[in-house]
Amino acid sequence: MTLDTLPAHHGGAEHLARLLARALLTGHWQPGDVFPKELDIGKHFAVSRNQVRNALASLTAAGLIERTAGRGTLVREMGEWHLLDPLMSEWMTGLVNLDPQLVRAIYAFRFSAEPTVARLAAQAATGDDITQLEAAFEGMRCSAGNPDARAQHIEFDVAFHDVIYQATHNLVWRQMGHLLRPSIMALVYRSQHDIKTLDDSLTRHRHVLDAIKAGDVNAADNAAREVLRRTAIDLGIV
Amino acid sequence: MTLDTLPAHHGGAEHLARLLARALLTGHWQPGDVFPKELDIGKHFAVSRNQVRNALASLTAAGLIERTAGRGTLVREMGEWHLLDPLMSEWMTGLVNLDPQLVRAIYAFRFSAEPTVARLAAQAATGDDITQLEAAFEGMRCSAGNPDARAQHIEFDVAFHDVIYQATHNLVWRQMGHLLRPSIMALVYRSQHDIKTLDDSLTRHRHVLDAIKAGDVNAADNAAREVLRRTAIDLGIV
DNA sequence: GTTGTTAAAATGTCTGACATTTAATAAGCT
DNA sequence: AGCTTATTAAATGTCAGACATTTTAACAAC
Repeated sequence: MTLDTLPAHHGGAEHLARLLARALLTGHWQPGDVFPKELDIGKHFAVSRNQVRNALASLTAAGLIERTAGRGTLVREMGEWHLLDPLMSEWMTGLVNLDPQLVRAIYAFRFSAEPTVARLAAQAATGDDITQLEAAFEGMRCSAGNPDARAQHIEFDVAFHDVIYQATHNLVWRQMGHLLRPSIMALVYRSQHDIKTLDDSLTRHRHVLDAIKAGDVNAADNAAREVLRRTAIDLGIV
Repeated sequence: MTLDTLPAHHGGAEHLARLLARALLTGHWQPGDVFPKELDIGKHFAVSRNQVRNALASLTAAGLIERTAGRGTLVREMGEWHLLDPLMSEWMTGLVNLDPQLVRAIYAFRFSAEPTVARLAAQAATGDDITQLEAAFEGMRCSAGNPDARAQHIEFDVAFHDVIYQATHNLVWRQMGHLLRPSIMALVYRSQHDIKTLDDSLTRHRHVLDAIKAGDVNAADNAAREVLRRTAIDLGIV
């Protein structure tokens, strides 16, 4: 694959990294392929070699590519990607063409992990956590069904789940909240939104909120499962 | 804190990054402190500014520091660290002075997550996974109690748990196997190893192996809990 | 045909100069 | 005095060019 199909580029090395990363994430290159060389990239986007090297350094850190002196740059396979790197989440957000295998993997992870996360949150949530959770829920409720507020609704949805991860007050679990945004956006892009399913989804979210508020770990576990079951239906993963 | 207390440095930017990272991980600087400036670091370790910048770029990517033009380099707090970055795991392995709060956080994560991981492994493990798991267990058994084979024993222990993460065949869970090495090494350094506890630990590991082999998800869940309970005792977290 | 040498091509490194951003300082006005 | 505005200093960011190193491939010699 060549560079010609990629969109134009205005701005620094970060922007270039994002551009190239998103191309990799959507499968513009196959694992094992040789990636374009520094000078070609620099020529194509009219940027200095420095910028290219900085961008490629980010991609390397994220496990997307592998560089060796003399040989060149190779594209790594999906299993090597550092999915939990915050940069990856940033690059993935808003990608409609995200590999379905990846979307399913992230969902499978959430499905297995979030009941436990909800349990921990029910044990450890502070008053402040509850307040944030309620605010996020209220935001979801108000923006539900309004086509003009879809972006807002997504953000409140992400915030709701992220607060739960944060409420575990565990340094490791907290890192994983990053996966939520790309995952939830992928969901929204792939599912239809009639009033009935939205209302059902809201109800299930409220059950999670109530359980965490009550400190009922078993109820939180179950309620989180119900939310994800709803999600699975919407995604067509059954 | 100054650079003077740090060990000497031979080799490339990666080595320098590791050196500085380990200093940060063991609390040589407090969050919010200003980190030494590029030129000072370069002068102190007799390396080019390039090497310093590359090293600091790694630390930035890992969330350990934060750099802004004009202001300088600031040390970030533990909550901002990217604990799931593979580089972090590499930097943490073998650190005896690792912050106890961090060790406890990682352990608490494992305690909440690994039963679920074991469940998934019991569902998804292939014949090859089982073979690897048995090999790791056999390695643990043979090297148990032999003071000359302590390093080996650690590696087999890490491998045992890592295989379980791998056996979930989930791209996200697989990433988290990286946390095991630093976590297990921290455990070994902090606990005493009489024959009795070692034997008990081995037995509990075998129960996990058997449950996964049998595809019994509930047994795997319980057995994983038992292994971690043993670990908790050894760590003094009760 | 195998082996050793050479040449090309890619990434990695060094250096010095310059740009940009930020914070502190000093000047100048009301 | 107090506030605003230039100036300066110091740090990181960027650039350009030369050079080093590593790998692959071509080619020659035996």
